[in-house]
Amino acid sequence: MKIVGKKLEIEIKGWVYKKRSSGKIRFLIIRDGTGILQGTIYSPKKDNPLFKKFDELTQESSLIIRGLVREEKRAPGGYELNINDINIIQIAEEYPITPKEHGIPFLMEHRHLWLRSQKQNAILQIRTELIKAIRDFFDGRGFRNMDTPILTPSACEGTTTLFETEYFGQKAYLSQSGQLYNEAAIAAFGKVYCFGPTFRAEKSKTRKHLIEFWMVEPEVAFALLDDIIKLGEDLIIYIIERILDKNKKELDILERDTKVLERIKKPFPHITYEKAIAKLNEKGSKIKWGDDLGSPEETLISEIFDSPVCLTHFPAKIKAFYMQPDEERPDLVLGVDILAPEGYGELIGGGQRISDLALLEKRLKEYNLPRKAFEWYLDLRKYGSVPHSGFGLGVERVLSWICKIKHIRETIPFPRLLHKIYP
RNA sequence: UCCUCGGUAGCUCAAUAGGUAGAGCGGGUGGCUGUUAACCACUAGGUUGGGGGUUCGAGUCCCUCCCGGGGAGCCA
Repeated sequence: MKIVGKKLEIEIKGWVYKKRSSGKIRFLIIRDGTGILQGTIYSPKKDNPLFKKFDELTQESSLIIRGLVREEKRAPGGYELNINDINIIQIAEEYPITPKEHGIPFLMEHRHLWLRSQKQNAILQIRTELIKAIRDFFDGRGFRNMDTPILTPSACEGTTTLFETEYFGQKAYLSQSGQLYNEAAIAAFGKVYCFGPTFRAEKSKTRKHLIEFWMVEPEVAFALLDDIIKLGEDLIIYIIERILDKNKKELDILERDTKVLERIKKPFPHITYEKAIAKLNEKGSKIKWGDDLGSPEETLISEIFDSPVCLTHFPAKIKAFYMQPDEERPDLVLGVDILAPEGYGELIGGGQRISDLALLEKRLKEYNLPRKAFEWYLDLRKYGSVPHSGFGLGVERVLSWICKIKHIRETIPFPRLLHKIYP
């Protein structure tokens, strides 16, 4: 809702957000999908026909109103509409979501209506800007967009649980990553990214996990670990700057302290896995070299800094089969996890990929993966293999952190959660 | 999957020790000086998640199932 000039007659098509009345004056707050505006009807006569229409209106009734806009300090937003005409489209039935407090189970059951509330609207407004920023970032740097398949014949990484489906009598799985396909595409296009939904059938039930989420995955030929870390840092900075610029109003509705975001500068602090383990032990954690960092450990590390942190050089055995080993320390791999501040978890996971055919073949065996399914992937190491790197960034993780939302379920219009697929 | 907490009116919650199920909001009706989660009065609204058990008597105790919140592992 945009208002220009001091006095002008406008028409608003929307829904009743709230209403109040008091003797000779009625207040009607309406929303049109872009914002809210307060309208008033004043009349000394009780039988004013507009009063009658106003009285019929219920919360979320749809309507078209016309009136004169003017500045009004007492109104929310600083502007107010003198209503001249109300055209009722539909009188809404008793609306379940009242202006009072509601519990999470109730709101989740009514997610289709919850989307209309101001806070949810603000989060999803930022989401669309975030997605646009991601595309602009990669498009502006000469990346080609590859739409990798959602139906896949086998596991990309082989470790996590996949959703199984049927594909003309053959088993198929919903994609958990487009990375392997991107690795094929870079030999054709140099720099690519895929951006789409990702499915993980893990039985995870935390504020950081969705069963279905959106991920952007860039992959770059000839890029080494350091190159891809820089790309990740640039991307995160770009996203933050864009949202601070375009979504002031929404961040304000969410009461997000933007100073924390404004302070973030690149390069982010870097810390190796080994140093992280030492730091954690100092802080009293019982984690041992070779253990993967759990959620409490990730939070501890992220709390040391007030910026995202790049964690690098992990033990090979806790990472995926395709990770490139460090030349000097073959027990470590050239991987990177970028952890969000404030305990929001992993924003980015990626690294340098194995480019040597023999080593990749060895790793497939060690990880017990069926060679047949990976023949095409091995081919990439036969015909002009190059060092290359890439990462995946989870849209909802970044959004939860930027908005400082308690739970990731509010960062996607219709979240898919463990055992929950309604609505 | 495991640990933990919970399920009472449309919603958010209360109900001493096992003893007649209640409030606020929302709905309806009426009132009201420009209200900001407006306010005031009146009013309707219940198989206390399902099943079983103990008891003279169960929202309350026991068993069991279902559903949900929070956390863990795994990950982005």
